[in-house]
Amino acid sequence: MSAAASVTIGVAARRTGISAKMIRYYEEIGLVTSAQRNAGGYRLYGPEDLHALRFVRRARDLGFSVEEIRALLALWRDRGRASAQVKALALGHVADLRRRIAALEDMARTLGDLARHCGGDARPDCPILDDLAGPPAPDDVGRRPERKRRARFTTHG
Amino acid sequence: MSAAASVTIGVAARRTGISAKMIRYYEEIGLVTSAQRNAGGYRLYGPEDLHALRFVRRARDLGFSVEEIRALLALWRDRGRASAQVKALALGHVADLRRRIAALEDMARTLGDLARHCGGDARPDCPILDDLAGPPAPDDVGRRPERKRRARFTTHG
DNA sequence: CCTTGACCTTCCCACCATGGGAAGCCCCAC
DNA sequence: GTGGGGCTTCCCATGGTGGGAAGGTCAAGG
Repeated sequence: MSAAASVTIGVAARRTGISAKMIRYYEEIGLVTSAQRNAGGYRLYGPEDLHALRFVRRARDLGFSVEEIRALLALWRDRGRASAQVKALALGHVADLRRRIAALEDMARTLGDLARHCGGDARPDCPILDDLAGPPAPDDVGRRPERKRRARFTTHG
Repeated sequence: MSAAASVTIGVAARRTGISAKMIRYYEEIGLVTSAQRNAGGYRLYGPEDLHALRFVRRARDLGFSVEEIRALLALWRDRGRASAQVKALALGHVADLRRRIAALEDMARTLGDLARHCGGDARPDCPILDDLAGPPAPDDVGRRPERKRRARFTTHG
């Protein structure tokens, strides 16, 4: 075995692309196993640890949440897992991504449309603001006649 | 003036679709002007306030950050603004949305591809995990011969 | 008039994932 | 043995949002 070479957290950070801060955080929340320590209290990372950290890094790049990664790591370590479980998790995440994409696209489309109708010149007229402002005051701006409107808590006077 | 009808925060929340919590928060961070108070300390919202809150609500629906909304509100209130300013802000935000969409789509596509190649059955083989794990340990897992590798801070032993 | 119950107030805590920074210790090279 | 870079822990902040406790207010009904 020869207890393969270990590196400190800074080196591990550089090698995995995860900041030292985040490595400590992941340890704290139990996402990765606690690193061994040398006599001086420094964390030491062996190849296996780095491998796991890279796994985490890649999973985060794919947008998985920490909790999802926790599950993925468990499946990874479970040599007997059914690939169906992994696939289900992945597809669930894809569905989530698609939902978020759709939401963002709605926004982008709407806003793009509004912008397209906006002069974008020195004049103040702007359909974007008009849209944000909505219908011209559904309340009683534009003072409707006498219709005594009774609202609770009218102010001083 | 007849000091148009004012409502309490709960009513304002229902009418604008912003929770009372958030209305207080927006006031605290100065996004909206501080509400007036009645003798008992209750916040009171008039039509103008509700209008502004709805504006904020709509802007948030379109994905604008609080800071962007702050700018939009300023432009809204500035009767002499140039629509170009509004348009620039909006287009900047659209660009941001597009960037985020692209990032999410990368993830979704990659993950979808991986999932497509995954059996999704009872067997453990899984390209998804394989991808996450990356190339089989760029370090010395799979023990290369003698190549004495010197790493600082080798562990106890 | 007093109670009841809905509503409001402030204050603190939590989330998620990340970064910043301070105070102090460790390690190695010179 | 000293300097300097790396490490440790601890606290704080971000952005928006929600939860909840402790206590005050308000209107209505008996």
